[in-house]
Amino acid sequence: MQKPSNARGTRDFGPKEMAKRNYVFDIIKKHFVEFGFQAIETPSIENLNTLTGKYGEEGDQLLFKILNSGNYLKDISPEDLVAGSKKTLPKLAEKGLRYDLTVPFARYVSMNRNELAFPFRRYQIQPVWRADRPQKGRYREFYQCDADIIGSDSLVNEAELIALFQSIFSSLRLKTNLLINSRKVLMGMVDSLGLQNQFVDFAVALDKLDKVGWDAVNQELIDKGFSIDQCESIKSMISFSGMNQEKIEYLAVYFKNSEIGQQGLKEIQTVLNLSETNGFSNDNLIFEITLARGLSYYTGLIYEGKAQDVPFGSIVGGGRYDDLTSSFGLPNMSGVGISFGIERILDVMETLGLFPALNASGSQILFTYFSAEGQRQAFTYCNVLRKEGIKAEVYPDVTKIKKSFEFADKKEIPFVAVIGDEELKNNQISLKDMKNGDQQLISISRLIQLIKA
RNA sequence: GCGGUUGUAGCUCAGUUGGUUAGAGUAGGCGUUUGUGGUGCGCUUGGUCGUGGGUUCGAGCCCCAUCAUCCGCCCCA
Repeated sequence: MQKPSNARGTRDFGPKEMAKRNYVFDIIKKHFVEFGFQAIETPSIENLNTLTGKYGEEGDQLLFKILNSGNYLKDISPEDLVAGSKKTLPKLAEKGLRYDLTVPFARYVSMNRNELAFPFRRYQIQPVWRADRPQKGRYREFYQCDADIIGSDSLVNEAELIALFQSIFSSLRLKTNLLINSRKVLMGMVDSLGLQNQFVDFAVALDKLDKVGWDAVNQELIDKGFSIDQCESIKSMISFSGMNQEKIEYLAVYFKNSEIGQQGLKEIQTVLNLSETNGFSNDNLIFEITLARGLSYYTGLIYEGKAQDVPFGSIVGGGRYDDLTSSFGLPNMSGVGISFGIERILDVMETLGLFPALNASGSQILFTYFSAEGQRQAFTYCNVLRKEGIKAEVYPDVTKIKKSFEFADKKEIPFVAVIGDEELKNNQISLKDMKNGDQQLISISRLIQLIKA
């Protein structure tokens, strides 16, 4: 017999974990629907050529590939084997597991462009797979939870996603900060120094700021060819602290000659102004000049949500993209999206103890008995209760009564109904409250009243 | 891809400089007035010591390899 185990980097979710996961999923879903987002699902399996080349070289290596069915070696020649796995792979595997929800969404939009009413709001909550090395909070199978508005470049959409963020976390009672910035502001910064072509180097270095500190970022910029003066200017731009409004005014001075920088500030201003009327306090909405968000496809506003009371990383990310679907033959489709890092949100909520008392037990009441007649009566009563919306189950065997009580205790079923000869005679049951041990002899209609109360 | 940590019962872990038949707690089973759980008491099931080699009269312990695990780095959610 082999020792059972989970495949590397994967987990089972038992009833207790599922209760917590569903609690969070349900709240998020509720607000998605409230904001008019429509659910879609896409297959776990995509054609490999849909996926490859979308995530960079490292991403391609992290794709799970699916071996072709049947004799997958039939088209493989000895020359192929010599040429190595990279050349041979397309002949061995034509399909792969989805790596994120964004690329399948882009495929879906471009395939259904004629049916969809734009701007299209969709949400999608599904697992994705990455052949990454598992670590704390990092798995090979995990859920993503995305909402996007595609086919409109209005800044109202950005403000809508901010309101969505606020309503979800206020429902979850999780205190967060939402940092916003714009790629255009960052471009304005390099623009104002005459370094337009160094934007990527700049963004990559700046993204590490809160992790490694200014000195390390400074060093990285100098290594990339930035001058000491330029670094000083950058430092003075990003080290300004103040209210959102003050930051905008401060940067406006630097961006006098940068059209794109000015545009970025204007967009931030517009979104902040709109958000003032979203019905939330928005004290946690912060224009963060140093927010860069790595090397993704974002072109405009970018977001990052963080939990206030926990030191580690971001739990929400997102932003505006202009060109997500062009690789599927649909150019000029601007959209804005937000992605909730479900697994991390669950971690944070667990750390902070934010879950309410969740009833993971299946049944509210267990029926137990001493004879075949009792069993019959229990079965009947059980089905009566279910019609009343009460979750009920019958203990399956005539055994020592003790066993059924231990069973109820272990499953945290709050009530046990005992049906013996005496109860049968009088059309009653003995109802025991497992919390305090109280027991009373009552009728089935009284029992329904009690449990419903 | 790189560096480190740890693999002993279902779970959490002891196990001395290498020395008889590998232990504990917990969980499970049975019993403790046969119609009553959670706490108690008694008995009890359960392990190729991650896997494969090596050293040795003798290996849970030493050496090599390998797999898994967790923690950093890279990257990401």
